Amino acid sequence: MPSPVRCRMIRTRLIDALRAALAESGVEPLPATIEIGRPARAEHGDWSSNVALVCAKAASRRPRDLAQDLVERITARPPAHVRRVEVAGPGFVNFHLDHGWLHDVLRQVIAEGVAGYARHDFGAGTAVNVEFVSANPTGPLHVGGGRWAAYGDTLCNILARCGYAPHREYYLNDRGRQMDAFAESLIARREGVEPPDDGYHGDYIGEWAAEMPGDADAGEWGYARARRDVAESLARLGVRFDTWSSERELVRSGAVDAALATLRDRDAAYDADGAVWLRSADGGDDKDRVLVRSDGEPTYLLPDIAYHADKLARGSHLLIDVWGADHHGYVERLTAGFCALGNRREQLEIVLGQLVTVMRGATEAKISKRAGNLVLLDDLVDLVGADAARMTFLLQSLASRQTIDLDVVAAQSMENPVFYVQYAHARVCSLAATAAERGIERPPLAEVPLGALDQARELAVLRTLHALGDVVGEAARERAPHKLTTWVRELAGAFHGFYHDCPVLRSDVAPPLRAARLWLTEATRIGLVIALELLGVSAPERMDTLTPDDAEEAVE
RNA sequence: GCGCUCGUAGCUCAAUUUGGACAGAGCGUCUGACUACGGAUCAGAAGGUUGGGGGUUCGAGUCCCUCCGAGCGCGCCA
Repeated sequence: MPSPVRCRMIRTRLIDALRAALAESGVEPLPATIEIGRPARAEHGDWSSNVALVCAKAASRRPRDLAQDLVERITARPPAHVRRVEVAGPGFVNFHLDHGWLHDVLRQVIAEGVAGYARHDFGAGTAVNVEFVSANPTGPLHVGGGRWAAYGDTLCNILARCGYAPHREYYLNDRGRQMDAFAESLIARREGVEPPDDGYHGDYIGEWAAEMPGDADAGEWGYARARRDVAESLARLGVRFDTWSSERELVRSGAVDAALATLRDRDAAYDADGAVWLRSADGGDDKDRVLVRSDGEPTYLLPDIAYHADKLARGSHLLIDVWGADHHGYVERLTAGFCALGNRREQLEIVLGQLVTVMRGATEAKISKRAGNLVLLDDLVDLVGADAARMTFLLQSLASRQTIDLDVVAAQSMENPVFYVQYAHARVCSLAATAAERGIERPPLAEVPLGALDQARELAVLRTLHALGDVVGEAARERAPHKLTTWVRELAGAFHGFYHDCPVLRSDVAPPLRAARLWLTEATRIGLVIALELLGVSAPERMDTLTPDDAEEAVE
């Protein structure tokens, strides 16, 4: 049985009141959705709606007049917690509430807990395959790969919390010229000569060649070595894949031939100039693209089309590919091939992320494994740790270019926002530990007078906690995990402010207020843990005190 | 040249997809705050014609056009 707190959220109540008022005042048709938001400025109330602005034209009313009408009707029968409703600005309807609605939020957070709060079911069990990283298995993972790893893994966490069934997948391009060049480079280094110009020139090639047994098949040995290396680097960042798919295996199993046959059957492929072409121009691409080269070898495109069909065949209903922006020219041709197989365009979503620029001081480090001068994901994790590394990647929207200057990251590692958030969690735990030491117990929530929570700092924490459900939903729908990062920093900030101004366990705090604040602290813990778990960042119970010496060392 | 993406405070970014009220944080700078719970904290100040211009709208950082600047892409490579 749903709790009364849960089933009637404030937003729903206010929207219902607005809808009723609109109907009474004769607005027709009623808008499909009524928007209500939390204004940035306190004098605009706790909640605000622009319905009067939106409906004015259709209703042939002046926005402020319509708003005034709504206000009067709502004032006649105000929903719970509503103290005052007023017209403001060009025709906003602003609701001023008592603090009770925020105390309801606290009760809801506690009732639903880490497992249940800010959870959605709009994913409706949809199996979604998220493919990310998928770097060629020809070397270790560079720093840029970490961005896709942190993004993809966190997106999956968020999707899962919204009722999707995500599947984490890594695609191995384990055949073709890149693999050949990789093998040739290993052999060259083993024999003490320079790899070919179009081969791989990173330092790791020499190191790996030295490890390689003399009788090993360089291609196979190197492939296994690279896979292991990449998997270990990802594991250090807390990322594990459900499936590592192999291009080679797709060829071997006949899936690639089958895809080609289907494309031919559907007249989406044709022969010309000795090659086989995809009618990608029909699917929105600039021109048709080669599927099978005139030497009989498939290009990258054909196995990739087969691969996407395979992902669907394995049970996924939605495919999300996370690609670097340098591949954007490839989007149309893959989409064309995907649709040419008879799939719906909506089933394939390609998220493009701007590339990471890696700097070492003033000089840019190249990201190409072929060029050498490589900065590895491991290097970053060594430098700042997994939590800070992950947080760094999740700080920004994928659409922004990200510059990681290793010198700056190292020098400022103690200022990484991750510590600000983790410290908030450690403080929560510290309060609980101190309370336990002193034998102070939290009375059952139902017996605690939450009305005692009326300080701006306390209410700010509750307002932030209220937003988590919306943030998780938005992060999932917009494929934007960084929104959660932004939110958790806000919650940590609100809590630090509360902690600073509102003593909890101090002897001069009356027991009822102390109890209310302890519950507020517990609700904060729940919010922090939910967000940190989704972000894949640890929530330590205590953090070692930093001394100036530690800070010095960290810079070294 | 064509296409895609981006341009917000000194720096790094959020808000842009779904138009909403006076554009928010952090870092850096300056000034302050604990002998009670952890100062990895808190408060205040300074800092913006949201790259320029035009348009749509009651309302534009957000939508449209144009110009400027940056990155990337335009292979029978992956």
